Amino acid sequence: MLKDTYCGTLGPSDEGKRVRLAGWVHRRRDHGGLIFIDLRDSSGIVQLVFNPDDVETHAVGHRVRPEWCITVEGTVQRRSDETVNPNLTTGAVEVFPSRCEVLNESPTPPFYINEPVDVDEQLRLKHRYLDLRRPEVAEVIRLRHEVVRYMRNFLSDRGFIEVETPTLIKSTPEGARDFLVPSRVRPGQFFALPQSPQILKELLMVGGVERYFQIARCYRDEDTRANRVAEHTQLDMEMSFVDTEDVMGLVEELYTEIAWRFSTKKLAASPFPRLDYHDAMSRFGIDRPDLRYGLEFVDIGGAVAGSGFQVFRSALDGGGQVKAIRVPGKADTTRREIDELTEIARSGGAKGLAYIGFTAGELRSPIAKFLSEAEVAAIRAQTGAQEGDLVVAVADQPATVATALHRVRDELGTRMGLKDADTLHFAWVTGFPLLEWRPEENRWDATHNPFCGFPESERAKLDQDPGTAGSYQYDIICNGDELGGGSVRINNRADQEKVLAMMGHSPEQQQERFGVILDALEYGAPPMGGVGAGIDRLIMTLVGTDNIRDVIAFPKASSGGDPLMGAPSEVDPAQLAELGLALRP
RNA sequence: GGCCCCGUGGUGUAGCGGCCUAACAUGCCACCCUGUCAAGGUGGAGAUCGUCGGUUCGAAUCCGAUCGGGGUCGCCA
Repeated sequence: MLKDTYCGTLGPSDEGKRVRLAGWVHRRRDHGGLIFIDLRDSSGIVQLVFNPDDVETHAVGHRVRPEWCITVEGTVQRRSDETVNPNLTTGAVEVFPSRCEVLNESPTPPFYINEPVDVDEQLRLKHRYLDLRRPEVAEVIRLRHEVVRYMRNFLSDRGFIEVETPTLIKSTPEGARDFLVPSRVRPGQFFALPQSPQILKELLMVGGVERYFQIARCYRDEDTRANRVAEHTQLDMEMSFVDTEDVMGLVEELYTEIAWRFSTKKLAASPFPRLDYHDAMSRFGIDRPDLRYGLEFVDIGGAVAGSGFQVFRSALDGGGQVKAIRVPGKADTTRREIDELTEIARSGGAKGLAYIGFTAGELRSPIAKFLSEAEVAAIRAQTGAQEGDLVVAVADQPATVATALHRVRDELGTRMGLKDADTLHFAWVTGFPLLEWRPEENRWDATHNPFCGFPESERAKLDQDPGTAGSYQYDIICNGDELGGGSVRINNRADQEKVLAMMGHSPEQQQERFGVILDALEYGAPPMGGVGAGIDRLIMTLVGTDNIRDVIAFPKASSGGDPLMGAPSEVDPAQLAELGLALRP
């Protein structure tokens, strides 16, 4: 080893020690006589002091520049009281080199490594190997490792074994678009990259593994978002002989431990609150509400049922609803802000946003003139609005009300500063419907995945009114994000076929597409359940970033490509020929 | 695929029709400087304003196209 000590580990107890360090020049302060160099390695930073008395070593200290890779040998000394730097973990000591060797020079880097300045993301990604040197980036990557290591140990200690599953698998038409990999051996045929190891882990359960987990890469060929990329990593796990409570309890324990150990944020509640899906939709308009703040929906349909206000009346008459949010202390919201909120409501499909400001003695509202005093009083009573409060409302079909009012609530949460960055509000959402109707395709589809099981109590509903049948699905959410989900699975062929059939798969298609799992379920498949939990999202939540690229060492850009490696790229015609592929002109 | 935003020295920004032969900060280079830690001081180099085309007497500045990037809707079982 060219080094025997890591910079960041040095402290007063090392006083007098002779150490060999190696790392990168973080910053250099040349006083002509004394030269100070902050030396950085993977562990942190320590200050080197070059004294002019040692002419040869001092000359090297004079020559080096930021990001040069150097090694030094020197003595650790305690700093005098006035020169201690409390901002540095090693700030109580410094190293006086008696030897300094340049291992490799560096040009001026294309962006600051020694200052946390916002730089064009593409530039960072193109030089990710330099970006990773930035302490704030490196810290996240190390945290990610620590969290994953904890997951591995936690599960291993509880009898889980990590099993790898293939990444070249069979394409199935369900779900997201598959990434395809052409087969050379069988021209014209393709592998797909897994969207998740769902079927494979069930096969492991049939295979008697009983407790499986994997840090699994998952691929979806869909457009990206700030919190969504083409390849992501999930903690995939599955257990045999469990019910939903067993799985949720275990994940809850794991996530609580992780939150305590790896985040300074406070945990709003553990055990995590349970939220029924329909309840969540009714109160928040979304199945992954941000529970850090209230602003819940109130159904004011009853208060305005006989209203002369045509917008409310026609919505109610048409089977719709009128829902409101009471916004405390916001009666003085400016016209401009109301307009912006209205625009957000419209983006969610609403035709507009009704509002009433309860100011001293009078109502601030363009719709007040359409409402009777009794109706206004009823709205006020139902929403609990006090003097100084604002009430906003959307009237439409339930789905539209949910979407539009959710967006308004989300925006209000941001504007009012209610999204406490130092709180983690985990929760479980349960009670999802098993199936949802796809009008455009005229068929039922799985709400989550086609393997999700259901309680016996729901069986009759599947035949009579499939949309009302509940499931064994559970999602874990935090601060408005879905972090993962799972279920207790269907473990017999008959039920699996029934669900697939309802989704419109003919018996032949079922066998073609899902034959493996259907066959496997015949052979004494155990009751089983598990989760797929997004690791990228979890790390994002822990560090408080909304950019998924911040938590991935070598991420794809928002545009889907890899700016570092230059992928995707064209390939040699000979490679295409071998695969039996031709590009359409 | 639709919509919105961005593209000026190495980096981050300003300039938004003639005052721009492009400004500021930082970085870079040289010199001075023995206790700094975003060190300080003096001096210097460095961009024709993503690309192409148009409008105009005149464009970084207006218009169109295009490329690249970011966000979002669709999409994401």
